[in-house]
Amino acid sequence: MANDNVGLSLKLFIVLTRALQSIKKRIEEDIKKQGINLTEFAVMELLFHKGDQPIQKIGSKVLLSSSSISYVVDRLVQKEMIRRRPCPDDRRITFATLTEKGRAFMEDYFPKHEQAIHSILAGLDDDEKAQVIEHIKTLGLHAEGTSTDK
Amino acid sequence: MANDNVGLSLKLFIVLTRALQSIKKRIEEDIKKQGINLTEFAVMELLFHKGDQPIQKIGSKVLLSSSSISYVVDRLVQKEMIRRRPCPDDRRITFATLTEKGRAFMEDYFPKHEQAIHSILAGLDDDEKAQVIEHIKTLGLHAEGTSTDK
DNA sequence: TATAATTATCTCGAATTCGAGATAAAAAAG
DNA sequence: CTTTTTTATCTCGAATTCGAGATAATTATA
Repeated sequence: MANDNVGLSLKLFIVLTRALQSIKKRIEEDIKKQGINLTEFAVMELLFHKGDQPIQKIGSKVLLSSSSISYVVDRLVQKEMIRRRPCPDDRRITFATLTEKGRAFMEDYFPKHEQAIHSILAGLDDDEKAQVIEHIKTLGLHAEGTSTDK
Repeated sequence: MANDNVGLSLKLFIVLTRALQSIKKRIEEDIKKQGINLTEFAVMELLFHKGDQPIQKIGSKVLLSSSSISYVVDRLVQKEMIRRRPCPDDRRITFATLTEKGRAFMEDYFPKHEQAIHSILAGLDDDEKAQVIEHIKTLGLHAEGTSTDK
């Protein structure tokens, strides 16, 4: 269980970066045909599966800064996919809510999206995917834990 | 060797996206202290290890569009890390070349960079990394091959 | 050789994201 | 009940990347 091959780590980083770039590109191609991008889709998916969310909570879920979410929400509102709904109890909070159009879109498109990802990731079988998921999770958690303060 | 778990594919995509985001963030933190970013570093590393390169070739190696490389090269020239050198044989071509400052920087910093990545990726041992590399390569290649034209 | 096609680089404007700071509201502290 | 702190959202400007198209040089074709 050696762990001293520095070059191997570099290679892993490069391979991950390139593969994910390819994967993302394919997935985004698919979504862009619908007139939205990956970030916008992620926000809509969150609302679709978890119900209305405070804007701030969306940011932490889809890993965007507060300024970026404002922008994404604006775009989705322009596209009439979601709307802002003020929270009656706490006037600091604004909920994002799918419109009818947004819900209809997700009901139609989400399964297709999932299927597209499945095709794009078909290079591995289920067992291999499960294995990679575990390993990558480990990597991610360790990286999270690694601060600059070594 | 089943391969029909659509949800598993979606999960793999999400796990990959998040882990790589964490990893990149850590690595970039480290490099930014040096006053350059990951893209700029990638360009300098290419020149450092492969020698002078036509600007267009840099783009294909570090996966940037031609317009983006022009911009990155500009920044590195401003920082006096590289310079543009016209090709005498083919006047369409401009080489990017490390300056003395750029070379000195890489000689000092590259080993530290490699070591930093190694620390950040220390969540897995060498065998596991090798395994992940193989799997991710497979994924990437398949994704590359997957066009929209199914 | 003139013409067309290709190649390398750059310019410009748009898209996306971020960080810093503003604003407003709610909660905590005194 | 006033003051301070925290929380949620937004505005603004900067950074980074892209695509489309411009320019210029080279190569291939007629």
